[in-house]
Amino acid sequence: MKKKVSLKDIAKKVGVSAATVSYVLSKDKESKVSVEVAEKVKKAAKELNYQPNQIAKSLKMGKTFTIGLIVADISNPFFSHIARIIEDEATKLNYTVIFGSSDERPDKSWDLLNFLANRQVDGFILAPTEGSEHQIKYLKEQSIPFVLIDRYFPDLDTNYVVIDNYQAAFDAVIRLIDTGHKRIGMLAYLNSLHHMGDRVKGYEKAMKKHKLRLDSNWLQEINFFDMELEVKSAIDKMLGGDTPIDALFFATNSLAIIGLKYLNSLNYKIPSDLAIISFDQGEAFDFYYCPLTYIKQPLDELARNAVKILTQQIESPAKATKKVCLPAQLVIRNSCSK
Amino acid sequence: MKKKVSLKDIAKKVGVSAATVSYVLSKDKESKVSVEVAEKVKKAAKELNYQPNQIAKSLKMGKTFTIGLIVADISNPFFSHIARIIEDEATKLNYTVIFGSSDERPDKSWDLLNFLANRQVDGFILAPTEGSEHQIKYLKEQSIPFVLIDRYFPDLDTNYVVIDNYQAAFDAVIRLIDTGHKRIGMLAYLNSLHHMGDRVKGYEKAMKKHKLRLDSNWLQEINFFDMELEVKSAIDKMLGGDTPIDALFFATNSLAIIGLKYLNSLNYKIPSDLAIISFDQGEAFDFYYCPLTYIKQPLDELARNAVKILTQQIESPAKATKKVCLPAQLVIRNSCSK
DNA sequence: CCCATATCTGCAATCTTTTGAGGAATATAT
DNA sequence: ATATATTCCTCAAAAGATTGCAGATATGGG
Repeated sequence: MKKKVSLKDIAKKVGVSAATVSYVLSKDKESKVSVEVAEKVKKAAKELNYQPNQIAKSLKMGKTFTIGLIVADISNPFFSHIARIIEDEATKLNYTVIFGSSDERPDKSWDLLNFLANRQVDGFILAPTEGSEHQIKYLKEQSIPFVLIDRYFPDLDTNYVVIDNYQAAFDAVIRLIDTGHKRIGMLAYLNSLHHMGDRVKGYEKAMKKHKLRLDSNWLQEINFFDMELEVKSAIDKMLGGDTPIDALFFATNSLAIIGLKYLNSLNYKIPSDLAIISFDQGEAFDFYYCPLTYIKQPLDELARNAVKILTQQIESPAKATKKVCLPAQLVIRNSCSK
Repeated sequence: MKKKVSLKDIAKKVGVSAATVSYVLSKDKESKVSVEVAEKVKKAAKELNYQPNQIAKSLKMGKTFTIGLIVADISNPFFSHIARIIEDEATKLNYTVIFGSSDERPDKSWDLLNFLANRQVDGFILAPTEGSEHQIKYLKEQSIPFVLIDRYFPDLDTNYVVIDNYQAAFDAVIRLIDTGHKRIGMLAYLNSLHHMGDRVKGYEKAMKKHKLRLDSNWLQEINFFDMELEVKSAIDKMLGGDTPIDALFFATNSLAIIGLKYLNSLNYKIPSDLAIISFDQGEAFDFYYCPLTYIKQPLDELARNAVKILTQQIESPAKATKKVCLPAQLVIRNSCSK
């Protein structure tokens, strides 16, 4: 790789010290240097196509202008959409984004955290995995700025930006009830993350409010790491037995995609045989023969808030944590109707 | 942010010099230090939870173990899938990935290039935009290692990993012809990028081979920056007139998604009214009421090759450029049948 | 003519890590 | 006892940019 030009090269060319060049090039200090010298320096910098070495600057300043982004999987549209908005917001503020995918595994998440921390990222935006509370505590202890997105730990006092999962799920199930369904199933993940718990609670609350019986087979919780198989057997359970469901609420887009493919293979017709609502948007949902009613998360606002809170935190370490809970929107289409 | 522990802190604690600590912690030099001291250092390092400052290391070594990834849009599933594989491969080799989205605009691409170059990335993996040849030349001049993916410039001698777009398009159109279609339209982007040109050539060649007339309305080239509107009017042209098409070949997934939504709104039935084949895979295509026949690109191999070539280039600057062209696969489903 | 003041520029330390050169102490050979 | 080799560790420079402080020059007033 060709050697890059440094301050020294400019200094040599103009015949001043590297310090002077630095003063000139860090604009606001212009008063310290005579106009003539400043001009010469700027000219030389342009001629040599000087590009400051950010690594050196970072080392000296103790700041890298880099954000570490840790999500479950960057190839999941939900996260890649978020990543894109974070990128745009970060760029506006002169930050770059380094990313990593945890695959919902706390060990990977921990490795990533350390890997990126060693690279001196200024802060993190992360969607924490189940069982990563100690990692979050560690960040707090180290006073490394961070913002949680999508999920959070209610017992931990941290910055976070999430959506109101309870209300969103509640609204969705109410919609299913309002369209005349009574035996409503829900497919969720089997984990202790609070956002998932809220979605389940919203479902249960809506059922209870309308005094609908809740069959034990109707709420099926799936192991994330064996999704394909478990979704199928869960759906079998919901549809079998004495009280088969007449509506199904999917807690995530991944569950919906696998589930709907399976329902297709069973020749179930949506919405006549089964009404459907799912969390999360996606091209796939638009394309389904029966466009899905879904819960649209405000991804833009979520990501924008996260970047704002993080960069503020980085630039002026605040005392109080910021907790943002955004409303989601139920987009009504054909998959649940009277 | 709490001050991190440095070599000096360990040195002070153990009572040796920072240099010694460095020797101990860079394993392979263990022979230079006595076992007792080495043990003490390691113990202290563990106790203090020492994490080496990669920024300082990078500055000294002139190497950051960072790859800059520039794609059109990280939220496009095509690129986010690639990003994920690149991430995994890079992690195995101890590299991190910084990414940026160019939105197909050369000015943004140029900004990103400089931004990341100043951060001393060791090399780039990029999907170049139209009109960015000078940027590629610049990278060559600067001897900054890089690999082009998805697209390349035939006039420039560079590393690249692409697929055989000509053959893929040819195969797709032949399939449409074999299933009894004669008036085949193609929707492509209007740009000078070679990969798009190849797709069009594959289409034309297949038509010519079967001596099919090519109506001037059948090949429609769309301005990327006004996709929504132009796709609609292009489809109108293809379907109107004396010789409406009976099959349509989409050159990218974005075109297909917009196009199919429009066709739905016109109440065209696939495949009876119109047979369809599209480039690129996607959940959406699986979900379409008539599962689409599509050209499956070998994204894994593409990304893996790119990382391998790039890191080899970084670690031992080679003379010869590496050019990889991978075959794509036509996945046949219901959207084109006899 | 000298000192005070203002204006400009350079020195040197600093951030953390790496590494060649060399010093000090011990062990082996003559 | 001296010369040589070996072992173990430290010194100091280097990477590139930043910045407080000091030094240099010039201007003006007394």
